[in-house]
Amino acid sequence: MDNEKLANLLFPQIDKTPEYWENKYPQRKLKYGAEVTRFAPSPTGFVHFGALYTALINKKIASESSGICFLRIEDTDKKREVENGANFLINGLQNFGLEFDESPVTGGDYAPYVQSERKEIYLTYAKELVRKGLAYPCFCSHEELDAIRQSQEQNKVNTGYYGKYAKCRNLTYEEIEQNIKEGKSFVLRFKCPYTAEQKIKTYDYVRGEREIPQNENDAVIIKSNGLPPYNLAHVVDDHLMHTTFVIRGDEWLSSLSEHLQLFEAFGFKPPKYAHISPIQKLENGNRRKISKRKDPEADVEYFFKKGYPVQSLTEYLMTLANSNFETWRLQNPTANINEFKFLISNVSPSGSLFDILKLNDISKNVISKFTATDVYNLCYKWALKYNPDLSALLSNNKEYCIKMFNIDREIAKPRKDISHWEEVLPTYSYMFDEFYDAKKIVFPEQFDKQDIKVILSKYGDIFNENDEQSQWFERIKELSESIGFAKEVKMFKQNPEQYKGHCGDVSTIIRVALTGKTQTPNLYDICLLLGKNRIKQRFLNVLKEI
RNA sequence: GGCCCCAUGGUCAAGCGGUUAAGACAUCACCCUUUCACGGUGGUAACGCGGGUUCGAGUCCCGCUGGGGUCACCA
Repeated sequence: MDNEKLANLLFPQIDKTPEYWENKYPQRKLKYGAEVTRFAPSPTGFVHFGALYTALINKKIASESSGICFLRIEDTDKKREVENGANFLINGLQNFGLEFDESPVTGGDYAPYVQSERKEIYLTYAKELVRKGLAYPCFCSHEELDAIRQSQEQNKVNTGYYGKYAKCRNLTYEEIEQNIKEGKSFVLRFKCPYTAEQKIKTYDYVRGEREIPQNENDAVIIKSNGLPPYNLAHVVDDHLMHTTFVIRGDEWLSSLSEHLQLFEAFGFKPPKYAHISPIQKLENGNRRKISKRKDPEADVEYFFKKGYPVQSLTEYLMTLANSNFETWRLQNPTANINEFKFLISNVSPSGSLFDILKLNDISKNVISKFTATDVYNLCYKWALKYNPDLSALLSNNKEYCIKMFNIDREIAKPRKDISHWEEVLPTYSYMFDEFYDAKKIVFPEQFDKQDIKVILSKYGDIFNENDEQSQWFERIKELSESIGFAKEVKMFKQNPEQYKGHCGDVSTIIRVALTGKTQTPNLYDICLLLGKNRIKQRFLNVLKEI
């Protein structure tokens, strides 16, 4: 068989040679040890939480080594593509604060960064493989392929296109020419030189040294639509874009040898590989990969909608990726996350379960370290998109809200009660008259109505906006004493029968009347923010309802 | 089903042949306290099973079990 002749028969339109592309995309000029990594999602219309996880690791590895991390859109499957999917994806990543050194938006020396725009490149290399006698056209229909598979299943042999089942492998030039003249479409297959009995040694950066069986299938490398499937696209792109380190999900583990064979066939140096396990979820006691169809949290939009700050998500993902991150964070509570030294070898080979409780805890810590102004700005930005009620409150009462967010904040042990912005309105609603309704105030049953009336009618006058907190509380104590409540909790505990209650109970009554809640941040600060007039007004309204 | 990957408390996980088997989240109790939260102290809770190797195994080897992945002209 004249391979040159066959190559021209199959790909007459391709006049470039691999050398052309090699020259166009020369070696990167990076310092020794710099890693080139990439995030290569397909544009399915949303950003997957698990994808974000791998993206984060890729970015971290690149930046840690002063390397490059680029974004490549893998859209060779035209059937699965969603309209505007790429833009959606890029926006989503941007919302997450993930910026890439090179991408379809920013461009770069190795453009295009969208696979469907690299068709000519793939075909050049495909043609080259034909020239080398390492690829051949296959004219089998889906029906024929199905039939082969079925017979293989019946005979309990490995399924696939290999050995004697590879019907088109030994077609003569004349047969091929005849098929093409008849207008039959074909796919290009790799002529696999191995059998599964043969093994290959590889090193995986999260799993260590391994020996895996060779792929034995004549894999499709150019589909009938003229685009390559993942395998050839991966090999050609990561070669030409000079990727040094491929970090991807472990679902690729089983096709690794196929990829390695392709690198070998082209004479390319393969990149280093790390296969990471997916984030999982519990279902009926079993773990499974988090999936778009079943799990709302598979789409990062879920977290944005709830109002988790990007930083919280990043920190959570980082604790999953590198277990020593959490220890580092404990020791360096205020350090920038970029200062953390990430080690790919510390990524666990077993998949971890997604835990929203842990996310919440991390997020509470993150938010507690924000300034009140940061909280205001971030929360407002979120509310603008997801919660009109809150955004109106925030924009109409900016100074007031910042003071409100500052309650119990700039102290040694700041309050940690907000894990995501969705919680802001429910926790602070009473600070706004629009959301405060005297009719809905319910006092705990243990309190006597008469006592409540007395306290509410007196307290409005006792409250003094110029008091320090200690003075403020002293007045509450005095009031307690004057109406038969214990001035000190201890006094009450010693002789409970002598008192109606204690100063804490009086505080509680004030708190409930003012906020509708038995649990709030520091009541003194709340009173101060509300101001004397509003306190009096609220008490007046509550008194009417008792 | 074939092939591959994984396996320490409820969860994330340290551990690299000798440890009282860390730590974090969750949970419980107590302390602090005008409520709640924060914080503090302490508690409950783990090496899937069975064989080896070894003076000694969570750690190494082999089975088994369980879970996951993959077997496409999808990535």
